[in-house]
Amino acid sequence: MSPLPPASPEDVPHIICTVDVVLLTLIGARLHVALLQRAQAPHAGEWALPGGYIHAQTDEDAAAAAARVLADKLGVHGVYLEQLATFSGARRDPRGWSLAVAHCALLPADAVPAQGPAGAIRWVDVAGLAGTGQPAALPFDHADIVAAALARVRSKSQYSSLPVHLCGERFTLPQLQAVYEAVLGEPLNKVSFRRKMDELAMLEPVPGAMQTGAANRPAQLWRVREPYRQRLALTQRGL
Amino acid sequence: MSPLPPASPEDVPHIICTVDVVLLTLIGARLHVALLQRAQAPHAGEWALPGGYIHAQTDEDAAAAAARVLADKLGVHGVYLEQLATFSGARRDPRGWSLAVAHCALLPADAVPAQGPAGAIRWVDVAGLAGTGQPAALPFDHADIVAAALARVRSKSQYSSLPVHLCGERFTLPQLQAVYEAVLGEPLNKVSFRRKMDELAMLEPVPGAMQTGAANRPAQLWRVREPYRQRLALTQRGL
DNA sequence: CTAATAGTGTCTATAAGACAATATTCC
DNA sequence: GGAATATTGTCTTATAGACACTATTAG
Repeated sequence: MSPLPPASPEDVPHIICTVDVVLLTLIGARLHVALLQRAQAPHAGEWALPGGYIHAQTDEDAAAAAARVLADKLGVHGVYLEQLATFSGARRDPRGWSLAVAHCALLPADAVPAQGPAGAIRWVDVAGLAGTGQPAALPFDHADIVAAALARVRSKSQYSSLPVHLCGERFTLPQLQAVYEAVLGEPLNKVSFRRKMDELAMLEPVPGAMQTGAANRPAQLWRVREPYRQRLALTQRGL
Repeated sequence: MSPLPPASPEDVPHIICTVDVVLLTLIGARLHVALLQRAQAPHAGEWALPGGYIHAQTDEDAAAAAARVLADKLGVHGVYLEQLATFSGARRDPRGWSLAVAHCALLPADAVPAQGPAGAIRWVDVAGLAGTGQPAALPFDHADIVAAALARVRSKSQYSSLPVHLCGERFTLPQLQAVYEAVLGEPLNKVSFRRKMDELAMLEPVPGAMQTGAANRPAQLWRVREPYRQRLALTQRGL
């Protein structure tokens, strides 16, 4: 913090403080991001990441502001949410020097809403969205933010339980493996995957609950053990 | 971003936007963090992380503000600098709702200044500083910020070339291994360490340069290859 | 019975660590 | 030569992946 506070509030050029949320889910084994149509300029009418000003009167902190955006604009509650990075500078927003604390959120695939309190939600496949110079490019630096979220999710999925937050409360191990494979973009060895899930000691079988109905052996249903509902389980050496 | 811009600037409670820097270096094989004595309230006279307001007029972005703080308050230029996380909320600073984009910087051990442009620099061993309720506790939430920096550096050191930024331009492999061991807090296997450094392909021997003078076989001096001066080299499986 | 997928056993390949031999220097 | 540390070779152990076998269901 500076040794010299500003002489008066007018001396301090206004910094626009916002949060942006990259809400990701799996649709058809591919990661999709939630976009909302902007109601106001700049970029009115364009599809962009949900976000909003930080409300210093009511928001406990930036994470609470992001949770409020998720609830108020997307109708999404209680999902996994983590801070991603802060994007700032004079040129990213035409309104002036701005700062966005970007967050990343994961939504179970079986709970994807098409309509939120703030209008329709468009779910866009992240493939070809986070690169540069796309046909359907995102406004502001939102493509960079989505790219950072993707990198974070893929990186953390290599050594943690992060992808369980893309599953519902109960899931089979083949389903969970498919989620990991979708996020990582590569097939995984079944035996190694199960060994790792066993080592993580993060899952417990739901007693007596099996997924049946298909023309094959039923699969055991699993759920996340209580200590790992909020925090992640980590492996030492990946996978 | 919100669909409804504020009716007037006065409607927006002021958010104090700052950057804080956790500048780390190795002193006697232990990580130390640079602290400055605060000249102004709050916490005037206490030793705290160097930081300052973001200058929207002149700072390109938050990273530039952090680099400016490093230069102006510590006299440190050109070191490795990365964004850590953003700490925000109403209660972390008595002046009001504040937001600090924390950064982490690494300084070569052979270039530790004791005096900066803003006065003396105190280098404090991070052991017992980042926990809770220390005798020499840091003001604001700076203990949390230091803890986050430590966690980041230790985590990244497990699978990247990050610690080379704690070394000078030239170093021997035994020196580099000692740096890794100091950061990670555990001894490493010499053969494995050298295999990994070889795989990373990030170092090159300085032709003909050996570290001599000791009563033993001279050690080859190495430097970081050009492509890795700014970005990190990453391993797949750690170490 | 057949097809289909779940779950497991086991062998092989690869990576990490232990140990020790050799290489060079200063004294 | 002797002490000290750098560097390298090689064996052992641990981990990851390939492959195939058994289990269980619907039809």
